[in-house]
Amino acid sequence: MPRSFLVKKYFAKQKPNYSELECYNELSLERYPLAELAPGDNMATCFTASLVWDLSVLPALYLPASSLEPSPAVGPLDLSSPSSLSSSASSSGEEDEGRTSDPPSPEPAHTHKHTYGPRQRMKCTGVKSLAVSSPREEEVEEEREAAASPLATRPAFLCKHCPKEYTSLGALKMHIRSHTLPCVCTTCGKAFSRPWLLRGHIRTHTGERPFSCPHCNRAFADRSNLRAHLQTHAEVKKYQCGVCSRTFSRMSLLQKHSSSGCCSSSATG
DNA sequence: CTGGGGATGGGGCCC
DNA sequence: GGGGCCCCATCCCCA
Repeated sequence: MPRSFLVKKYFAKQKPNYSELECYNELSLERYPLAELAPGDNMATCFTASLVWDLSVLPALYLPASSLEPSPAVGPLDLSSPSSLSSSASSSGEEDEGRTSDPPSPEPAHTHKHTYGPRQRMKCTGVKSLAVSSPREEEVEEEREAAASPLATRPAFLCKHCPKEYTSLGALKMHIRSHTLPCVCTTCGKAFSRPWLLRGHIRTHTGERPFSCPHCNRAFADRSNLRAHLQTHAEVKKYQCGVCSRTFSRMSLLQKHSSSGCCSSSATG
């Protein structure tokens, strides 16, 4: 992921030690090809006219929060982020058509294109606050609300494009951007929800790789990818199989490992 | 098949 | 309240 604007000119001559990456906060946006950033018609516009969200609907959307139930952790291991071990995250892994190379679709996003569709790790389907169509679903909804009682006292701001809901308007607005995709790459037309995503994407065009591995000098355009890469240098990787104790640099590798062999007898998940 | 790189998305925190 | 940035997570593709 591209938080890459942390690009520093000096990266070319000075390898950023990953441990020092935090120091790269001094942005130098001018570093980016302005032509690609399209000062006038892209970034600029996207930040102003992007929110097609109709705030007037908010009052009507004020509903008891029916929380998005957290994915059941299936992690046999002691990972730093156990809550997301859900191997079921791939439940929506097929609908990937909207993921990339989507033409910028000049039309406003409120056309409900849902270009971001593919990776809904966020269990949108679990919330049916807006469309409860059957008695059974009503029951489910009630159960869900009951289960979410701790949150029921908070307001819920619902996205009109999807069933997601938020407890703050700011969070909702941020989410809305994932529908409106206001930031468009002038080079390829790909649209993004946030400017820094766009900047990171632009790196794929410019070839900039400001994040270098201190161990092998390999460079990456994205800090997260560097972080993942650093795992490959670690003797003991971050993700460990609870059955065979084998470690992996990525959770996805561990999941593959678990689902295709080693742990099949005990960790069928 | 496994490991790893590339690219991207979202929520949350901080300023 | 909004934007910037970080961290985490995930999918795709290739060696």
